[in-house]
Amino acid sequence: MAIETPLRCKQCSLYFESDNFCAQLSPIELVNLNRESRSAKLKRGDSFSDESLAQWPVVAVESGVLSLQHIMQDGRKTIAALFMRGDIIDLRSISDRKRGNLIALGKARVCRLSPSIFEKVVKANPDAHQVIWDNLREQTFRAIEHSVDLAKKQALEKLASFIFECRHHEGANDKSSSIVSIPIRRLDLAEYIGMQPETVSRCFRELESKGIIELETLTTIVIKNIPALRRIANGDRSVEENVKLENPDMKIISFA
Amino acid sequence: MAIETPLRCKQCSLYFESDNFCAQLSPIELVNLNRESRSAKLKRGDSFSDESLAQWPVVAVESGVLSLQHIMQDGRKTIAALFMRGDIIDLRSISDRKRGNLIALGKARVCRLSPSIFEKVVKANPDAHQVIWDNLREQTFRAIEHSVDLAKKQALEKLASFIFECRHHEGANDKSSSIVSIPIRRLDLAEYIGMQPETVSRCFRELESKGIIELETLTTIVIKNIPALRRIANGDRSVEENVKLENPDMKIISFA
DNA sequence: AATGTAATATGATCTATATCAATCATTGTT
DNA sequence: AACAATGATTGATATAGATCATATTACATT
Repeated sequence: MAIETPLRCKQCSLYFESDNFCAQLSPIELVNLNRESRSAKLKRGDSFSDESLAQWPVVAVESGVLSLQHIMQDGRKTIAALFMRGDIIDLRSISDRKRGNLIALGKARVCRLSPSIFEKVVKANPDAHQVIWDNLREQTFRAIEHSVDLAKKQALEKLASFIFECRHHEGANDKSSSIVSIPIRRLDLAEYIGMQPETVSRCFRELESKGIIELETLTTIVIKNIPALRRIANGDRSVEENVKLENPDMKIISFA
Repeated sequence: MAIETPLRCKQCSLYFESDNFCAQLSPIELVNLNRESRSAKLKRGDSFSDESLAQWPVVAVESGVLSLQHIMQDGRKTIAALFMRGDIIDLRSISDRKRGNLIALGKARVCRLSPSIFEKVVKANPDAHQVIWDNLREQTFRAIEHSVDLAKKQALEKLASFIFECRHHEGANDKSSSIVSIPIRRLDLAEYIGMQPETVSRCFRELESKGIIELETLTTIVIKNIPALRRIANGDRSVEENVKLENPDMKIISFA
């Protein structure tokens, strides 16, 4: 009798997209992994308890955005990392040093993978190994690049950089795509790029007033001038002046 | 005829410390990897050319400190990550998006590993695989924790946090060790924690004036009050006041 | 040891962004 | 659909840390 791919996996986007982990697995591997795993629907604010993470330290993100949050002793909160579809969060054996709370920033679907079966599959399946390895390195360099944004960039530059990060996450391929959706709330965005929500708001306004972006809705923006936004994100301070000259935001007052 | 561990490896600390990658390898594996690899001595400022990294994208750090630097278009420089002994820097196939320059911050020894042999060994040797996987995850979480420091912490808190990072790197085990060596220059330190060298200097003085640390030399400090430094690093703002009260920095002026 | 150069420290200002205060908009709930 | 409740915006002010200027110290080279 032929081994059937589990129904749950058949319905999961991680199985369909060829560059994801689960798409590399054979039906037998999927059956084994699926049997010992737990999928879950999360809503904003849902967090994984320490006990849950001790038992299920490997989490695959199917959809939505998860975050790793840090709360300082006087209440300041930071979102240290974002995880999106395709990311495999591997929190094994790092519980010793407390590394933060894993919290959903909106509706999300995840699959908590059995660590032992996961490990077995990774060792046996070279393609799966490759995918998981690349994903972890991607996470590393994403974190390092985020550090660059946080270290020396100004508010406007950080926001520009974040917009490209969002753009990269979704369309990924489509070079000319200028519609970007911001998948998280302003407050979370502020906590991620290390500024205050008020400043985030002001920076959105500033980019808009310079004609570089347009705010369609709270979560959807259109980039009107990709090169200019890119230059700001890369920290070319001269641009800001130039753009201002190109688009002087003076209004013609009607005469009596 | 028995296979001899290569001389070069016998003299390398990565081979002696049991938790390092090379210590997991069999003599045969070492011979193969060693034959196709290149070790190098670096001095401060030495950087890996793009061509070098294209051919040798896997670098093992034997001693010293390497950095991943980002230069913005207007000249602002950021040190995005630090790598120290035992770290394996894997820059394979990420040359597409430019990820920064790998530069030594002082005298350092590295071993550039042949990517193909490295890959072969990792797949064949489970112990080596475990070590390299743990190291990569360690790098990821180090970067994420660094983001926490950069995002919301104040100057003094960032410096305190960095001191613990240094302490963790060297002694690692010795809980009570209060002597910490700062392995990089003030300027590099400033670029790593995202502040100006002047501010770094002022913060060292402030910690000293509060009696929390003592500056032995430029590169050696003694922590006089570990819990207080820890609380500052964790962002407990109330501490700063308390310490001030406990150690009023007034000097008794000698009377005539 | 002497000398020149680079790194660090200190003091005086300035500015970007945090903070505070008050509306305005959006979302979820009954 | 109406109502809270939560989130986002806007304006006024305060401040931590950047920047600029200068002095001091450490380090390398002869």
